[in-house]
Amino acid sequence: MTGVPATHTSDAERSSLPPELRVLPVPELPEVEAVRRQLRRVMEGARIVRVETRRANLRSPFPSDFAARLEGQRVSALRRRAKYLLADLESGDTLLMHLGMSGSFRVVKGRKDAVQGDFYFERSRLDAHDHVLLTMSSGATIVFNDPRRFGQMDIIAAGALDSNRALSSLGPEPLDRGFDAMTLARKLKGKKTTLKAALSDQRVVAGLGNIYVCEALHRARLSPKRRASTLATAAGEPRPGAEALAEAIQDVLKDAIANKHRYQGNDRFHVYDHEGQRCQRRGCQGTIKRIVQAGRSTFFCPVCQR
DNA sequence: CCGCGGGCCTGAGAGC
DNA sequence: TGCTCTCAGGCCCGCG
Repeated sequence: MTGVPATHTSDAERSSLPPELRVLPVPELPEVEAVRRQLRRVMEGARIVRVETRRANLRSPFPSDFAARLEGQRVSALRRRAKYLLADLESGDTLLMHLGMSGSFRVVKGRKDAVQGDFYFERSRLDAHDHVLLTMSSGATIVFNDPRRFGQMDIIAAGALDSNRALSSLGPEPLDRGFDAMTLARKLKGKKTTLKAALSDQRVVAGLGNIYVCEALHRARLSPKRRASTLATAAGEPRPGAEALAEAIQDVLKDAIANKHRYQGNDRFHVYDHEGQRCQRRGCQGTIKRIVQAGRSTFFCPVCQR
């Protein structure tokens, strides 16, 4: 949440920053979950007192009544679904937020104006990519920064959550109880595409992105080029490999969430961005390869991933 | 319905 | 040094 965009931080500066200020990778489920846990301390139970959008759109335009529907509302809960953050409001509306590729939040503490009694903060601390400001009743201002503007903010009316296009097509949450080999195998049934493409599809499993798909497949020792349906159900049972993959997905995500407070450079990943390096699996002599699938980089070990 | 490829967007890094 | 080009990948849309 306190992530400083890479684009505003030189390597020299970055290495001297405290861990919590270092650059987040592209936000996938673990990063969004980490943001949620931080942000909810400032949002839940607090009222949004003032909203400022500093441009007309991110990936899509803000609703015309964006500020009006947020101001005065108390946030009852901050939830996560896949890579979306959902702030439930007392009005029944839900504020939907997505970090896209380069989005981050930071919290700026306000100071009380002696004369007006209002909270304020130094506007000179804003930069060109600070697009949305949410000032809370505590006096803290939540600043959304997003250089590439692939992020999203929208308001969903009470009762419209289930029919929302983006949300309704999402597949199972991999960290929910009930996500297992059967769940995964059913979703892979009939998929002629590769495991890499299938796992990147938010309708199959929600929340994985390019990095954790690569990591999960490596952990499960499965080739990204393998046909997805080879792990589907047969005779009502998941095929071999589905168990390993379901577990690997959960383990990779849980590890990432648990280690979010630390930054270990490339070592936090075993294959992603490791092209040409030795496979880290114990006893494996393979070398990590990079290939392109569906226009995206895939990293894997051709020796231990089958 | 499915899968693929292109587009959006900016900054980092490569190459000349 | 400074310019131009390519690449990165979230999600969406249109095409076949």
